[in-house]
Amino acid sequence: MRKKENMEIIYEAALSVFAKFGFRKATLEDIASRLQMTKSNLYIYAPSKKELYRQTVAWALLRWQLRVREAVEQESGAKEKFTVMCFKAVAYLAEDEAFRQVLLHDPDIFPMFPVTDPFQEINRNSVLMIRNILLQGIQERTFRPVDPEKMAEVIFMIYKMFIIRTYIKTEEKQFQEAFADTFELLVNGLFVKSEA
Amino acid sequence: MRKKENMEIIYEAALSVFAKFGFRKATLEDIASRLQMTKSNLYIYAPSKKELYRQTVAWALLRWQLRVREAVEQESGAKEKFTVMCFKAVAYLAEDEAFRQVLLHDPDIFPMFPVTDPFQEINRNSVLMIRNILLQGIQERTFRPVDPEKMAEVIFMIYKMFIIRTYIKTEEKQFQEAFADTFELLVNGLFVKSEA
DNA sequence: TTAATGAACAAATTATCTTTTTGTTCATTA
DNA sequence: TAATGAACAAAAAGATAATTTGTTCATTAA
Repeated sequence: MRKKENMEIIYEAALSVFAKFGFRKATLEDIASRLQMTKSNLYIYAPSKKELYRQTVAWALLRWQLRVREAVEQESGAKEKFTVMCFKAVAYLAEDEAFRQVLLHDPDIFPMFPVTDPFQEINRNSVLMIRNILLQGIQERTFRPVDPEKMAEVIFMIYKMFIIRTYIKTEEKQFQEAFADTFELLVNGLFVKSEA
Repeated sequence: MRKKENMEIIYEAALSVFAKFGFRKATLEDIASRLQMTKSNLYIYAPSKKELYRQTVAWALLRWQLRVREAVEQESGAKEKFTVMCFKAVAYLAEDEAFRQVLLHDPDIFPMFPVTDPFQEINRNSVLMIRNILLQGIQERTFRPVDPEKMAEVIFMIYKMFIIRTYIKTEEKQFQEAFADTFELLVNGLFVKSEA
């Protein structure tokens, strides 16, 4: 097996094992046997169990981010981009069951209140994507002239709140409603617009 | 010491001990000695350590809720009530350091995503207060005609998000800014108002 | 009659040690 | 270069004893 070419296969196997047992209970034996190799051979692909975990999670996070980005880039207007981003990000997790389980086992991966975010670099890119959509919307005059940096942070926080609720709550339906309602509140605001 | 009259003194002492050590490390001995009594005498006031904890926390939660309610009732307009509610609730915790520490030790008291909320009854009243303000605002036509029940839940969730951030984040200043910005976003929305 | 105490007991926590499992290294092989 | 199995170190799980702490209760003080 060529190393670089087949990292995907390794990550896929690792992800399902970590999904099933969580980091602590998952063993290198579990992962190796699923790949029909010995655990010592896993050290060709990662220097330690912890690193294998970190790399696997980073790989899954990036895949998620990519899917959202692809969906956003198919839209042209800022309003549409913002809407697609919000709904696609949430909808994706319903399709990636293994990753959802991993997030459930380890809430520190995508923390509501990051003290030290282990995937800071990846999440920073998500904030940047939001910021760019805000900038476009402000330029288009379809968004109010908010502070793009600050508001990107705040929106990312609210967005995370819903993501986390998605995979903690079991009742999907009730959540879907709440999400649509919150989206509506966020874009239209609570107060009636003062006629200018 | 008369029982009913002096529950406050018991709760105050219990709160500071639980604040210092958390439920697990706090002992009845710690609490009793602070009150200059023996631990066995604490059983006059509460049937178990767990119950004493529960009652103490409920007492502190209600005190917090009361302060916010009092501040809100001094306003007459829905906009003002909503604003005061949001800022008072957050500002209060800066004054109740002991309770803040207890919340820090035990995030389940005021959970971001309650599976089974141990203080459901108390929190339901907070949601009701928000709902009533929404109803008033909609009637006054200063708020858009949102669904009061659903939106009260959503706003309570966002509000909790900030409360939790208040006592987890150490940097107060950075938080204050984010809170004001989020409040602004929430009431005015992201999108420009379509001229009707 | 209510609040408080200290002694006695039960339950939970901590500490210590042993056993087992699992992560990591390395010399060797395909 | 990728893979293996044997060897070793580190961590986890189990078992047991020692200690602390929660709870009960008969008795005393206000």
